[in-house]
Amino acid sequence: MFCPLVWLCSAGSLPSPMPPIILPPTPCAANSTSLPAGDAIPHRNRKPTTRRQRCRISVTTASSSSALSAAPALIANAPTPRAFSALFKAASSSSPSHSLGAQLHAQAVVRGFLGDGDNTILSTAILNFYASCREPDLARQVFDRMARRNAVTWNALIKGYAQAGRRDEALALFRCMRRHDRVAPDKYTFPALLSGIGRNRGGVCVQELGGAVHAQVVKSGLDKDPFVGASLVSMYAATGALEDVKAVFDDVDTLDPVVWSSMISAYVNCKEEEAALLTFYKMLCQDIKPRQFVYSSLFAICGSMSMLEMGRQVHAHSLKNITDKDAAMTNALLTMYSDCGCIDDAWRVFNSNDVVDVISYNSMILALGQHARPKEAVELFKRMKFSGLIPDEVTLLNLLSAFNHAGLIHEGLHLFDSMLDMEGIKPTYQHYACVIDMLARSGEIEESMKTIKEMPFEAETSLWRIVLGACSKHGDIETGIKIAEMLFEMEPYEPTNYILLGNICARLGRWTEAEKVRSLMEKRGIDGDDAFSWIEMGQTTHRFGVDDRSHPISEEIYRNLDRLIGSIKAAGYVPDTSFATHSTEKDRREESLRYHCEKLAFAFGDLASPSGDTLRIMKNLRVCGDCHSAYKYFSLVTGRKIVLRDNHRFHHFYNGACSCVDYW
DNA sequence: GTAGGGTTAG
Repeated sequence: MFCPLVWLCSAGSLPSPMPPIILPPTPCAANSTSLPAGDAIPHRNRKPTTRRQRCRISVTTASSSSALSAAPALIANAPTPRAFSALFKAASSSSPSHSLGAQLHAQAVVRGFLGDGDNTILSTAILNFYASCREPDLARQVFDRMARRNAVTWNALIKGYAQAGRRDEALALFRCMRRHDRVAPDKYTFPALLSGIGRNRGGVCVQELGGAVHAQVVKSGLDKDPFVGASLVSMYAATGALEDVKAVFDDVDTLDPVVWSSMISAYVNCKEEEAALLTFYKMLCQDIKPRQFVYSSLFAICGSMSMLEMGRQVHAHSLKNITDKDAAMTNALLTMYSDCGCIDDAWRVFNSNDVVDVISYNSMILALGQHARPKEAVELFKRMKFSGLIPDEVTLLNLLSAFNHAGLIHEGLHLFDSMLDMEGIKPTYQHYACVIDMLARSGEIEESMKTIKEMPFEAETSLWRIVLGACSKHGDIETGIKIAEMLFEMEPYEPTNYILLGNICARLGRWTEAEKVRSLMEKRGIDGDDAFSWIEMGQTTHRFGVDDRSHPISEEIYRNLDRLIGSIKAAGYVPDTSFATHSTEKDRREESLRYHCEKLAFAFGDLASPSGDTLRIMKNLRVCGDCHSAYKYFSLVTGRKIVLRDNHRFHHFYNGACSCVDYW
């Protein structure tokens, strides 16, 4: 039987070393700061950067850190191993640039700082730099060349592998450190190791492994340490073991803010938003000052639940308590405003942010795409490159998605076709999925099917479902049936597949087939997801279902909705009964559309807020086509702006039109 | 100016 405890304690052999790297003498002048010629320094399998690009990287990265901006002068005037160690530390801290580190590494080699003698501290700093760049194999090359290693060295390498998702190598190193170098695990080792265990959810025995590491923590007498506790909390949260999370939290020194911050994130990960907010209040009651991480988690909650008022309060609270800027917190704040429908506030956060990194740009480009502002997304992408930051695969995915939301097929396909040559980034599965979505959504169903067949990845069911949705939109019943049959085989209990096929039939007026799909669903005991819409009024969020009469002022809401429907009909609105899903007579179909949840939420918001106020409404599913049309007229007859967030994107309605230009 | 803990975009 598998015994993780024995396995962890057993003395394995050190994983086989990489071939040693050759660090040749270079012709570089001693006081120069440019990169020496040749591949002396570990490099990734990436398109080599040009000399011009290398210069640009070092200048811009240096500007983000005062320590780094002083690098050239420091190297020229006081080139000591200590100075280099400090520079590597600075280079590892935020958005580490591989090429900058390689230049520094080259300089250290040129000056003979990595030759004979005691260079453990400098080598560890270099190793840690490569680990921070998510390049554990390069860190390993440095490790293998070191004459002496201590706990800091081992911990840095373990963390490098763990955070790159290479759990088994991190564990192998953990098992070896004591035997190989007589280095015992310390309070830094466990957070390093644990950071990679929960992350790797696909692996076997994650729970047992986590438990085994936890047992080692107890054995080492480190179970009261707040950082070890915080990493245990995160690990258990990543595996969904909320009871274990609580047990660890109760056990550690809870006066330390680190543990509280981890606990709040844990609740967020486990979708226990209310518990997370409650933990925040408890933390404040105990006079523990929140740090940036806590605010990041709280912003994520407010954003995901579209709680704008709460989000504003948390923002104000953070302004009072946090003086030093933090990129992650600011990015979370930006995303919170965007998720609450306030794209202009997101812009303000972005523009006032003086710690902008790649994630800031990625977040803002994503937000602009979701809010149907592709021109601004493109401008921002250009600004990002001009500033010297290198776009990554997420940047291009977000830009592609912005084109997709706006129906800019030509631009999207051009970006997709040129991304490898222009940006040096190979399309991943997600890029393909986005392009296939784009093709299918625009009616190019055949082309999207062809791309699925040709792409170097296996299509997941969610991608087939996207194409099925497009078949529904464009009335391609033959292809729709083929895909649906395949999906019924692959995941017979997924309600969306049945609903999408039923919708295709219903939209084409093929009611008998639509009923067949519905009865098949019933026969198999499958319930579809109920549709809900939410609207926030002051401190309260009001939720509406379809035909929902549970609200305390339900009668008034229905009266207001009937009045509004009368007004919009007079203005030209015609109910689109093709969105009705039952084969009843025309009047009944019209009736079934009238009290959709998003219409009820608007009718309530219109009653409960001063005229002219913007209404922000959230729906858990895709907005219905008839409601989309009704919302355009609502904005016309009431003069209100309406921001509707569905499960896919944002719609901004104003003066009878929607920002999505009816393409969604 | 000598190296190492928890989290955040998609």
